[in-house]
Formats: sequence, C-alpha cells, structure tokens
Amino acid sequence: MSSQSTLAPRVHAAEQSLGAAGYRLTRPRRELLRAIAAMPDHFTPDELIHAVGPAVGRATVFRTIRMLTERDLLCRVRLEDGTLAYRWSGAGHHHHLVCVSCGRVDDLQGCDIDSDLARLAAASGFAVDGHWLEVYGRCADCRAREA
Amino acid sequence: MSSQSTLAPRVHAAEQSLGAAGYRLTRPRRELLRAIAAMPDHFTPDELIHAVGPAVGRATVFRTIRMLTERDLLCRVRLEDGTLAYRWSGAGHHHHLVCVSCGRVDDLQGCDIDSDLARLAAASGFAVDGHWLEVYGRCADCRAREA
DNA sequence: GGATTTCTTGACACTAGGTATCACTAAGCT
DNA sequence: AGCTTAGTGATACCTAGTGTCAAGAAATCC
Repeated sequence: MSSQSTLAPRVHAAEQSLGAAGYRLTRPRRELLRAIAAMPDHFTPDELIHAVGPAVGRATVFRTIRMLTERDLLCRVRLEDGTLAYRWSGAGHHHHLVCVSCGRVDDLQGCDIDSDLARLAAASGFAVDGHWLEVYGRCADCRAREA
Repeated sequence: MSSQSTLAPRVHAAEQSLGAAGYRLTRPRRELLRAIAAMPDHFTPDELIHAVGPAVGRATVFRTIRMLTERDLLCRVRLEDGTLAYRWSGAGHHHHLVCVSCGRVDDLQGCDIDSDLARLAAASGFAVDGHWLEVYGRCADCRAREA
C-alpha cells in the first residue's frame, strides 16, 4: 500500500546491495533509506535524525550513515563552514561543487588533478596517496537571481 | 632572562602584527604564541591546551586560535581522519601535503588549479569562489624508512 | 511453522571539539 | 595613578559522534 518503489529506485537498489552483502534489512534501515531518499539533496546527521523521528534511535542513525558511507552508497560533503553533510554517491572518487548561496551540491565532472598533484608533490619528495577537494561557488540559478 | 627572540622571530613578528592591529598583548596571548612556536609543526587545540597548562583557560586558547587564524597567522590543516590542526601560515592561499605515515605537513608549492576548476565548474553553471584541497601521501623520509 | 543463532537496536553514558555568558582583571592611554 | 574597554577564566552548554550492553528481531535451520 505504501509508495513502494515509485519515488525510490535508489532505495530499492540500496536494499538489494545491502542484502547481497549480508546486512539484515531491518525496519530502522529501511526507514532510514526512505528518509534519505526524501531528503532534498544532501543532509546532516541531525537533519536525518529529525526526519525519521523517534522511530529510529540516534545511535542507529549514525551507525547506518557510517555503514552506508563505507559501502559507497553515501558520500561525505564538507560544507564551507566545516560541517559534514552526506548525499547519495554515484560512483567512486569525485569532487563536489557546493553553492555557497543556496547550498546546492553538484558532482564535479571530469576533474583529473591526480597527475598534476603527483608532479607537484614530487618536488617535496611526497608520493601522493589521495586528496580531498571541495569547490565552493555560486550556481547558475543563484547568479541569475542575484543579477 | 628568558629566551627572548632567540627561538622565535615569528613570535615577535606576530606580536608586532597583533599590536599594530589594535589587539592587546596580554599575558595569555604571549604565552600562547610562545607555546605555538615551540610546537613541532602543526598542533591540535587540545595539544596546545596541554602545552600551555593551566596558565591559560580553555576558552582563551580557542579564542586565540580563531583570532590568529582569521588574521592569517595560522592556517587550518584538515588531517586525514577529519580532525583539524593548525600551523603557522606563510602566505595567503595554499594547500598542504600531509604525510599519512608520520603526520608531517608541507606546503604544496605552485598549485594552480583555479583555472581548471573554473572551466570544469562552468559546465555545471557554477562560478567558483574558492576551494579546499588537502593532499595525502607519504613523505620522502617515510618512504625511505619503509623501503 | 517454530526454535535457534547472530546481527542489530535503543537507551544511556560518555568523549571531543567548540561556543555563550558574565563577573572580574588588566592593557594601554592620558 | 586612574580610567576605559578589551580580554580573561570559570562554567555551563552545545553539536557531533562513539562505546556498552541487555533486549529484540532477521535470517537460517530443522
């Protein structure tokens, strides 16, 4: 009777993925996946806690976020003020464009700075393992609105 | 009688800078600058609190770190585990190379990704304001030691 | 279908990192 | 030396997140 998979193909896919990996599909996990799917784009743990309400304990929300992040179903976004938010993760390594005006987040497509970084780091004798990059700016809508 | 400016030209410069900007040179601020200068390279607020001991209150340590960061005398380093550390800041915008093995931090010289970012972001309609980049890897010493 | 096993949960206490309040202190000016 | 105001420290508080553990519920086995 509920909205099944009408609004949430990602929820279904995530449940499949977790089930296949040996995780139990518990009521709190299902509710959290639904709540995440209903979030605007990215969310903080606190927002998710309020979204699911008292039906799911606080610790479980954090545990589930961590688990989903480790399984690459979610990715972290570091907002400009330093707080951590989460959003559905498409693929592997990628970066984010964060609009400082409306908060919207887009994936940054086509970034390939690894080779540049490796070259620059070599000047200091470093071998690069990884990097963390977030880009802040203003999205097309906000620029149009403010112009 | 104390070690005056023998070990700490940066301390002296920082005191000048603060004084010129209208900040009072209080005992806690002097002690904190000395303690920071005696830190290995980068430090967490907690390490600094312990370094100065009970002579300076916890709130004052955080306030002073924030003030020095706003004045660009310190810069933030986001370590791989997400914790924030601080170190003397040389110039304006720059990035860090963090050794994941020994924790050492170097400034990344010559990074100029702004134009690349601006071009990539434009594909999503974003105008880039700024970015945050930290690079993780292993320094020459650690690689030599582990080889 | 029912018992079993093991994963998961929720409540709670706790930690780390940082901020707000506010009476009191002391820097710097004159 | 006295005044004014910035700065301090104690304390309480806050956010974000983790560790513990008894109780509950998936999935499996029979």
